[in-house]
Amino acid sequence: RRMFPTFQVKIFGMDPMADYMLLMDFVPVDDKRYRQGAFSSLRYAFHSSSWLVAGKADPATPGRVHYHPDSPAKGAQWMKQIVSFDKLKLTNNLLDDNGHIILNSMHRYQPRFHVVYVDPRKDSEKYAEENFKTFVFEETRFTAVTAYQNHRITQLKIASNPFAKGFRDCDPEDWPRNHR
Amino acid sequence: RRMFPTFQVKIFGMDPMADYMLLMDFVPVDDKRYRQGAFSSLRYAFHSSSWLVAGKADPATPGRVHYHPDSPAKGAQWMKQIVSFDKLKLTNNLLDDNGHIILNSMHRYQPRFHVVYVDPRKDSEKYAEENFKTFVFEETRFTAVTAYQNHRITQLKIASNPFAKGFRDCDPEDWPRNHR
DNA sequence: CCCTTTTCACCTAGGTGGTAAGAT
DNA sequence: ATCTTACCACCTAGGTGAAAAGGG
Repeated sequence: RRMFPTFQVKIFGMDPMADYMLLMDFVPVDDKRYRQGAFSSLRYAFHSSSWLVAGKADPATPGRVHYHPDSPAKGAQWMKQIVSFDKLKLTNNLLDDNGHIILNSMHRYQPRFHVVYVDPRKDSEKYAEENFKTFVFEETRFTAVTAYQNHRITQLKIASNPFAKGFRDCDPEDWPRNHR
Repeated sequence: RRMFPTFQVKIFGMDPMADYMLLMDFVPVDDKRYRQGAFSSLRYAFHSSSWLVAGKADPATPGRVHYHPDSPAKGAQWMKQIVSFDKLKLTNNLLDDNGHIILNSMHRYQPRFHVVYVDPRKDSEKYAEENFKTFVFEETRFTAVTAYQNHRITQLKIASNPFAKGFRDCDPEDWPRNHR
């Protein structure tokens, strides 16, 4: 499924006329597996709000990479507006053949954002190192899950994602009629 | 609405590593406006199968151009498979601001297919003439309409376009059960 | 007990011809 | 009479969380 929230980035400083590839990957934050906190609430799902270490991480496959589907494009195009990776999909299926990013559930990950300058020179392979730049935003770290662990995240997404409109118990449009 | 049938083309002879833009436009075939043949059938719509000249053409706006949305792309990419212009949309609205191709209804048009080589040289404007090639297939000429004039075209499209499945009176999948 | 998988109703987004009403 | 417009039910295609079922 698609990652939520979507990774979005505003880009400055590119050469407007040059071509760039934009891509993302995910690296493990640590070598641990996590589980829910110990105090179950009365409700099914949504237990205590803490993560506990549950042991050593599962073995990881060599990480896949997600190219932004607009790649390659000119610097001017990338800088024109916020770049959104909303087509990026995550899966826990190690045998996935849809090219989705494979993650281990209940493990912590750090998204990484990479910019590749498309070097027009014939021997561009030689310059691969200098044509490549990686950006890491530590505030985007997360724990991968197969189901929401926090009711407020569920509600946030129901409120903000148009595809989940069916689960809103109060349509913003209906406020005058529908308030309680 | 989208053009039907879709203009599709198989490309050979490009430089696999070079960038190309693919585009289409439409030029009037003649300076005439047409109307339906004189013998009406019993059915509403679908009159005689001939086109009659109804007078001089309406004035035409400067023709718009439709870039294939994959442009620009490498020659290798374009030659890999049939290129389909299925996103191309036609309208008779002279004030259209969706970038659709504007045509006069009941007028005859010749689709044209253009290939533009993206010249990497700094003074590429100088070579615009030689980096540009136009292909015309006369068998693709057509009369623009606001409604189908021929029942067999309607049926052909209902049979071949997945979005019109609701109008099929016989689903191909149901043949063994559904035959008459 | 905790987590994962599958299925489903319910959305968004957009491409169909039919139909009735409008325009000339 | 002929052509155009606006709207509609009915599709395709795909993104949601809920809920039930499955697994260790």
